[in-house]
Amino acid sequence: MSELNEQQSRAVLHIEGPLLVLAGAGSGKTRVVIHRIAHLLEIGIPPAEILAVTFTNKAAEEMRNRIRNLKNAFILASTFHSLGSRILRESIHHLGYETNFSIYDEDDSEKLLKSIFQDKGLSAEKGPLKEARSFISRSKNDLLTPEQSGSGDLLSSLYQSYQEKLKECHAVDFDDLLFLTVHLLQSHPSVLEMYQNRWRFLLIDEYQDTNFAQYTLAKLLSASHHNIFAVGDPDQSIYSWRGARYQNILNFSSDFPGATIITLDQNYRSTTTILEAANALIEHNENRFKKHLWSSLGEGDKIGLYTAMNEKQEASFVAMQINQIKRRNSIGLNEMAIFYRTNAQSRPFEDALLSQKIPYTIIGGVSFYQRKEIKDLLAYLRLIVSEADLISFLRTINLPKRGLGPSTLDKIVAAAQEHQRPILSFCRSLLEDPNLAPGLKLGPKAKQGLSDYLSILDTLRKQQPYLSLSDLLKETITRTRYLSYLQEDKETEQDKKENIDELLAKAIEWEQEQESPSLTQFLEELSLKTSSREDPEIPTVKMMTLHNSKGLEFPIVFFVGLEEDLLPHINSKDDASAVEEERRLCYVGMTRAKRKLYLTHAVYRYMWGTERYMRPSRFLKEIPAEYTEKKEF
DNA sequence: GAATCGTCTGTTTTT
DNA sequence: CAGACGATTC
Repeated sequence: MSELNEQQSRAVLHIEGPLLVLAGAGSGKTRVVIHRIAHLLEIGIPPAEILAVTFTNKAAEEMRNRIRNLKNAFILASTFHSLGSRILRESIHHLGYETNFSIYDEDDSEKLLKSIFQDKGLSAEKGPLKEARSFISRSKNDLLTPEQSGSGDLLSSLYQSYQEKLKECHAVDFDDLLFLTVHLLQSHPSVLEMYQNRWRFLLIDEYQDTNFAQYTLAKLLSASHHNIFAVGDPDQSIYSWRGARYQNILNFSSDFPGATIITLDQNYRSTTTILEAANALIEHNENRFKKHLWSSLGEGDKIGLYTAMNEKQEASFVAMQINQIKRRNSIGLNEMAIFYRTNAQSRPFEDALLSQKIPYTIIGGVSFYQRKEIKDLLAYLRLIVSEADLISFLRTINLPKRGLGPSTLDKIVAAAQEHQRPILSFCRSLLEDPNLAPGLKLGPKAKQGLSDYLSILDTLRKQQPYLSLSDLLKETITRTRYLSYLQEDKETEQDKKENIDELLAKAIEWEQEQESPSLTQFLEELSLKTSSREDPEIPTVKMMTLHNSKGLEFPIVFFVGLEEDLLPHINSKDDASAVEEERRLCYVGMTRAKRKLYLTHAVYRYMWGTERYMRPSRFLKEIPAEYTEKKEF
């Protein structure tokens, strides 16, 4: 306790009733949260009654570990989405869904939506498809059912069909993990009561980034006991595009009557220079609650500004600086990070670091689990669990080629739909009774292919109870002849094989960690997990998007690509509030730095295959010159 | 039904 | 530039 300042101690000692901690960047928020949980445990609250909701899986994992190390106790720490899936796995039958539902990612749900467009005879162009996707997503995040989302117009009827089809597939999408959970709890008071009794102390991190569904979920779960402990910072709200409403944090005291509000405004992370520069920047936001963070860590170095000719030079500059800092100041690579606005910007940095032999790790990025070979295999695994998972069926049925092309599949799917049967069991019946669907005749090749396919799945399903997860995966790879399928493309074969090995390693590692590993649980975890694994043995420079940097800190930060149209991003240009969000994003990036911050931009940059002239970001001009110094190569 | 070639088209950010 | 998609041919 002696390490805490007065406001921090007040927050830590808070026990019952609603509390909001307005925690500025670097104000010791994590420390408060951990100590507060520890305190609850000390006064005898059972760990099982504590639920901590964080924004990322990584943060959840960290919180679990710290509590375990500190108090040897296991609390439930998860993201809103994992929490939703946990609740649904247990209670979704109240809504008439199967318990073994699949979780569809963006890719899967887009495919499903596309098939709906085709069913309805609409042209499935990207534009309209995307529009419908985001309409549906937005509606769910705002807790609107298809009926509520619009009166019989096209979009809401697409939403309606989409939702029906998901259910037919025994699947839910990401947004459903929140939407259906809230729906379930609202429509079944006894279920709600069960969870309210289970988790009597609720902690919500990054409260400024909750959307309406998440906010409602938090409210529901705490409605009986009001023990909600929310932490957030409106200046770091950067997810409005996902439906987040930072107003939630401003409305906290009216939402939760009798709420205590504690402000943490002393920064323990950054030098005064970095902090004042960030303060100056964020003060350009009109729509903002005034606050001023201060630091007692001393002035420190000036912020390094570097103007590169192009993105290649920008990357070499950073690589060179990294080597120099490492040599001269003996600072490890783990202490350094590169932040950018878009994932595509990582490319030149990868090249530069590679050529300078600097090991790096990309946090986030194109997820391992989104790679085709991984998704293919996971789709097979899903089908072992689910009879109805249409998207996984379509993904795997002709892979390797089994003589079932688009037109045959269209017919099969339509017939299954007509008969209202899960896709796999329909196919099985179809083979037994060729007259099942008149007008659907399978050629000998297709028939053989389908029968091969089904018997692979049947065998795997029969073996499942006797095999460990990793052996089941191995068996899947063998039986489906997946590796020989990969040989068709010699270019990518090696990479993909390595990825598959990694998946196997992951499965082995996972089943060793779990007490009772189940396939369903494994699949669930993988579909919710985005971050790829890193080797803790080797120190590496971390590269990530600004969004991914939230909640982290590094002694040395290279914040790159500060150019108009990139930051603020071109899509935010005509919208004042969107520009303010970009500014908050910039603020988040800057305030991650503890000792030294570099801001770089390039004059020319290759985009869409052509060289573009880039103007320095307006945000650079908003940082007073007294805090910065120009750097040369 | 499968393979190949060309055309288009697009890029935020993520659970 | 790269990946996705469609048209064309076998």
